[in-house]
Amino acid sequence: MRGIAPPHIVIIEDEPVTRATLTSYLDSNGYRVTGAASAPRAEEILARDPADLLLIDVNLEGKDGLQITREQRALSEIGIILISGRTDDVDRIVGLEMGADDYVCKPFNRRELLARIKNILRRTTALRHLRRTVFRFEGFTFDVNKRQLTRSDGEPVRLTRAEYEVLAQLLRHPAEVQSREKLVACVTHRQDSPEPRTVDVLVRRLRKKLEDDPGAPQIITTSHGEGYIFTGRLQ
Amino acid sequence: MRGIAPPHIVIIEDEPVTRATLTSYLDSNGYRVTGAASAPRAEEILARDPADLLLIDVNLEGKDGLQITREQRALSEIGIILISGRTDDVDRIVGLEMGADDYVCKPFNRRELLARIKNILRRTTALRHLRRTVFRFEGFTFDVNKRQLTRSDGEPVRLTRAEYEVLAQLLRHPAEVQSREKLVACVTHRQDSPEPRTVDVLVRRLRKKLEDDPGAPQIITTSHGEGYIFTGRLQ
DNA sequence: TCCATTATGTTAAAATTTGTTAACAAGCGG
DNA sequence: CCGCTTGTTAACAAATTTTAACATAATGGA
Repeated sequence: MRGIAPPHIVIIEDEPVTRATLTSYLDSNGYRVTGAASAPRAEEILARDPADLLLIDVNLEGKDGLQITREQRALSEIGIILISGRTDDVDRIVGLEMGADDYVCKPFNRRELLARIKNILRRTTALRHLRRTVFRFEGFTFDVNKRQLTRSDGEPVRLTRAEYEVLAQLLRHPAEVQSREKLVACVTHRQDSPEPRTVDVLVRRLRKKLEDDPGAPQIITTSHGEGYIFTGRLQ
Repeated sequence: MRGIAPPHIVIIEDEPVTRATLTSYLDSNGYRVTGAASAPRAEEILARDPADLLLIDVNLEGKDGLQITREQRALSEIGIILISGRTDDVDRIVGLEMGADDYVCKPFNRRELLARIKNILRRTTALRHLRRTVFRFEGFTFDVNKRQLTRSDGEPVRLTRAEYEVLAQLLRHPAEVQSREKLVACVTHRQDSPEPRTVDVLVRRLRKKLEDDPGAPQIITTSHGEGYIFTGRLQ
């Protein structure tokens, strides 16, 4: 178990053997993989459990890979890799122009596919941060759902609810200034929001728990006149 | 019409004909293209004029394409496509694992390359930090995302937010005069922008932290009557 | 319920950052 | 060399953040 939520990959492939092979290979490389035999089945899965990347066979029965690509691309910036049995230039170009991030032809090298997947996921991390529930940074693991912060030596760090909210908001928008107003809004869900200055105190308390030297913070940085920023190394 | 400056693509290819062909093709497709015959030449160009995407021939004399890929990927999330005359699986995998977004083999279809370029640019422009985020100069390393300046001996140099903004703006436009008005605009978060003279003070404070002899500045130079310029040796 | 404990919010003094000013130095054209 | 303009520097004022101390609210157990 890795402690952080692995990216979710959905494979849309009607050929059972290829699907199973790919699934187990990617699974053994630490991804969470879901197989789908058809477009409708994939749509069900995506509705319940959004994916970070789609691996789509071009030649599917019914709604084909290109159509899925066009539809999904219209919906989101999800990563898409098309897989095809044909090596025709025109097919490839059409797929890429449809918005697929990549197009690989069978037979393909699994390690190459893995490298391509990694590169695309690196590009889509900004999107993933919003949905992410587990963050690893600077010797800590933060689980948003469990509301738990753990040091890498396994020692749990107790955070109050308000501290959790602030840290979660900062982590979901790394290297981006979060204003006090935005952060208070996260902390309180009440009508009468507290003084924005309250955030200063919460940040101070967080720094005491996170930073080596709270006087010279590295992880939560102040942007004078603007707010606070997460500047730790994420993941 | 897009109304924004076209993406900048730098081609690193020592074969003049290929370079010229690619340059004119991409140019005619609306990109701003700069050709470089070697890695050192490319680095000069990138220092003056940051690119959105690199097209790199793998088999260059001197520093080869893989090395350039590794170095550039350490500096930024710039898009990188490798071009190779060989179709060897292992070469391709190594390139992709080095962080190249794509790897195309000659002879390639120009329209396919164009589609791939478009897809990568879509990804990189979606990311905020599409451009360079780490600058090395004159014994310092400046990480824009972490908002940290470090001396080469590892000693951190504390910058205030305003100093950080000024340095970032100067570094993003090296060897180019930045007017006080432009620099104030970077610094201020208020409605009423401060006196342009404020920049002088900020520059002075930066020089104190950066220059060997702040009285005879080498890194941030004054352009009399115009503004300030970054004149340090980048990277 | 009441009490003890913890969490949240407020405030004010101290410290830091930012902005202004003015005296002085340096650059530039005649 | 003079006089004007522009840049440098230091000192200071204003704004903002940090820090600590404390008040109030919420929570959980007896």
